[in-house]
Amino acid sequence: MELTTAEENYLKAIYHLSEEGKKSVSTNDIAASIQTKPASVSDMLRKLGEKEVIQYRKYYGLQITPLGMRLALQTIRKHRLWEVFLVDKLHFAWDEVHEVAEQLEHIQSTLLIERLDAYLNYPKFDPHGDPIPDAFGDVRSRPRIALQEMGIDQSGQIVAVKDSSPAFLRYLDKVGAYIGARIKVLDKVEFDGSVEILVDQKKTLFMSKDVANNILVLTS
Amino acid sequence: MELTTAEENYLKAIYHLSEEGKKSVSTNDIAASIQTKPASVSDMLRKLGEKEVIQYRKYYGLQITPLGMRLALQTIRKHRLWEVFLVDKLHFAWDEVHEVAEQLEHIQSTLLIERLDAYLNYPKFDPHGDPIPDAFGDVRSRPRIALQEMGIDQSGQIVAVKDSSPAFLRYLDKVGAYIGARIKVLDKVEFDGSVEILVDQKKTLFMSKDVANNILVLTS
DNA sequence: CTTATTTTTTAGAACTATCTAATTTAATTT
DNA sequence: AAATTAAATTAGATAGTTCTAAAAAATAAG
Ligand SMILES: [Mn+2]
Ligand SMILES: [Mn+2]
Ligand SMILES: [Mn+2]
Ligand SMILES: [Mn+2]
Repeated sequence: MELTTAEENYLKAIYHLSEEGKKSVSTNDIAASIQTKPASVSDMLRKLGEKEVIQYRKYYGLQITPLGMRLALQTIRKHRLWEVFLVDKLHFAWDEVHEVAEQLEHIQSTLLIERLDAYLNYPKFDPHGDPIPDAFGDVRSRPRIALQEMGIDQSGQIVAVKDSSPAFLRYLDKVGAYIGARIKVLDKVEFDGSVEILVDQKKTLFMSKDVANNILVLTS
Repeated sequence: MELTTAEENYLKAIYHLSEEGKKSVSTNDIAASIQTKPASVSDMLRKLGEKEVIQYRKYYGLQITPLGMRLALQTIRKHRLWEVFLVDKLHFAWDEVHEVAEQLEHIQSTLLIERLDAYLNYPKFDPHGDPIPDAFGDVRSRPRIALQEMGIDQSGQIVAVKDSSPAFLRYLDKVGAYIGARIKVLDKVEFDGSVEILVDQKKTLFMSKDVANNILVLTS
């Protein structure tokens, strides 16, 4: 059973929204996340239901099936492997890869993706710190929390970003926050939720609640 | 002005047929070369005419415009660079690349193709010996003739293949004919056009007219 | 427990790409 | 030059994706 490019994009969006812990994924959420209209989503949900990658009862909601999960993870695997390729081999900046990977993820060739994986030395994480599912769709995810949720004096390591938009990533580049950086929370401002951190025991950094919410940390 | 994937495929086919020296490219030729029906071709020719990548008068024929030429060469450049990537970096066999490159050539990103070119060290030829146009669409093509057209005792070097089908390429692998091989024509059979050649001054090889017609040689 | 609001779905249209069958035009034969 | 054959185009359908506007269903408010 083959999915079209559009179907793969919808399914991926549904998978991501499901993972965000939301009780259920709404038509409007999907529409917002892939910049389309709710009417188009309703139509696609019916189709995805027929293809049995989701279980769908109209007006009631949906749930990904095991098959849908497997297919979504395959697409995510391809997306993230291509991102690694673009950064590691073609020297793209981490804020330049998403749009291209969005296209490359739809190339159909099992051989290609296996060879790419080997060529990149079986990477476990993409340039944004997100885990790369293996060929069977298994993902080993690390326990990670938003920087915003850390307490004063708590230490950890930046392992991923929640937001992969160029604007956010370039901001992080500018202030010197990067994946792998060791950090410690020096202060938190009650009033606006902003945070002051120490990066690599050298540099202090102030960041808004918004920013701190989009940085994921492995605490130590 | 952007072309769709289908439009790029048609334009590429038209370009290739034009290059084959045919006086003019027929609707049926195009249909045959991209496995589609003449009716679909007529429809697409009208659209390509409107987009001014070809000049088209119905029932009379068509001609690629300079714009169409430029766009076709861009797609061909991408196709061939990806083929080099697949063979050189991902260790695909030369008969395994075409189908995947057929997809990859449609990825839209100028940065990607520039970086890929640099990463591959600005290759001049693809795995089948076909020249890779530069970023401006310039192709430097070598004077080459079909092995079938060589005379007895004439020497040369295999530089390309006309047919890139897996069946043909695997046959060449099997008998030990490869791009770069130095050859000399030992005998030609009048009756059926078959040829006997010496490869790398070591090995003699018999091949049918059909095979000899699809091997391109740079004579010395 | 009605009424209002929000969410979701359907109806109808547009655009792309493709096909089969019918028609039109061009090229060949007699 | 008329008749036949071949090539090319048009007509009409189907399938996929997306949109706007309208309708229906579910949820929230009074
Ligand atoms: Mn995509
Ligand atoms: Mn990523
Ligand atoms: Mn193609
Ligand atoms: Mn090639």
